[in-house]
Amino acid sequence: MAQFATSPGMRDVLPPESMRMRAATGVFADVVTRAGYGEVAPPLLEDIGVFARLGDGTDVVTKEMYDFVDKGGRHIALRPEQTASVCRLFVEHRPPTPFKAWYAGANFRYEKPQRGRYRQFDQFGVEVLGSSDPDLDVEVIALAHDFYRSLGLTGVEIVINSLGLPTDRAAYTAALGEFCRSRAADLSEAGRDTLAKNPLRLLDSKRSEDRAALADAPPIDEFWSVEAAQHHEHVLQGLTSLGIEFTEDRRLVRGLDYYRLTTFEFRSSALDGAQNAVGGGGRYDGLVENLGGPSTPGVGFALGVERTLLACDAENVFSAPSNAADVFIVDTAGCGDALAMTTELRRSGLRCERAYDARSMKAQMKAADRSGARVAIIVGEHEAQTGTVTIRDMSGATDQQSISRNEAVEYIHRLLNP
RNA sequence: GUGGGCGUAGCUCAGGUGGUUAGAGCGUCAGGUUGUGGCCCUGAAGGCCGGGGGUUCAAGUCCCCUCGCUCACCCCA
Repeated sequence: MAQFATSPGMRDVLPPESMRMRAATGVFADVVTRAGYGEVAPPLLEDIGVFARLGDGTDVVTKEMYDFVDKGGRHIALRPEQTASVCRLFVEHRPPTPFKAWYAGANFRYEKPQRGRYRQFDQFGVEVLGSSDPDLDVEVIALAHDFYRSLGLTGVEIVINSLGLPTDRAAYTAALGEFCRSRAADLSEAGRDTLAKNPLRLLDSKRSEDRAALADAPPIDEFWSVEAAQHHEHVLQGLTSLGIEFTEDRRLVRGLDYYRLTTFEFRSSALDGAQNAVGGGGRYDGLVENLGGPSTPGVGFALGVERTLLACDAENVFSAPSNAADVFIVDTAGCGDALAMTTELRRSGLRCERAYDARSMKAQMKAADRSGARVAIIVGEHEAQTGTVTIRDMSGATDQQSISRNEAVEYIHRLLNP
């Protein structure tokens, strides 16, 4: 057993999974770039104050943040998510609005690890700052939808709700709190804690006592203002007009305090268990203002990369891209051709592999087979002496043949790209 | 953070009631084929049996602690 292993909740990513993550990033970048989003890359570390604005009733801020004091005495945190970072970035640089940004990167939360829940995890996300147009709510949901579809996922369902305007949300929270306190005796002990901290969270509790106690809790839509109801209706109609299916869930509240109006979540039906939310987002306000900027509306989402790829596993789609070589150089002559020809072929644009350590021809041929190369170029004593190479079709469909060393690269190109 | 399950070669796993040098398949390496992969055959390397302590003549096996993974709660991506 190794003396050192990854710290809990951290993981190493090796091929082929690493290639798959890179490919997924490429797919996401394509989808959002076509929609006019520009990539932003805020630092992994921010002043802890940036994240304190996410809400002091949330575990993400109160319990799960990795933070430390740096050598200059600044209180620093590893980002638990990127929305706040993008808002800080917006305030600092004041780009023209609407500011449409996308990102891909690591986040950190000190939680008990579980499958699909890591302490360092990657998210893809978009944020749009500076517009309250409900078409943007529809746009970002459609982008996530298109991304999942591009991966080949078919089992991702969209769940949507509205928390109303901040005043609606506050009124509802108060009413819900009152209702829950009247049923406090029926709640679980943990449920009573949740009630004291953040009554809204009780709505999506999975504890059976809490579910029963809340069965006839007042629904949030009774507290929507006219403006909130209209916004919500506009969003639903937009999704419907695009043929995007969704389900409404009045109990979807989501964790972070900054949400208002539209909230949504993406759930994979292929993933069982509690970690089936592969993405989520919504509209938020107050965040930019809280960070010292002007009053600015925002909407966005974040998708969990690891969970999304778990969903791909479950649906058996989006496997890792091939890293098979095009050509493999077998050199038993030790004449330097392995070094020269691999370099030549690579510079010419082909994927070219070779063996090392002067292994036997048999061993090199095995390596050639494993590399997935369609063609092996063999340089042995005979070839080295005659200035030729032997071209072997690894599929065995055609006989191997001898050609001049000087023509080898061009020949291979013609062979592979007829 | 709370509770349940599980930790044996690189991987997937066997190892009744404690009892000699801890096994298999896959993978790796070498050979069978002194210039040729896949299939087949032979062999080899590779194990602080997660770690520590205890019980015992004797512990992979029993007990305690600890670490890790995992599932649920919680949280959320």
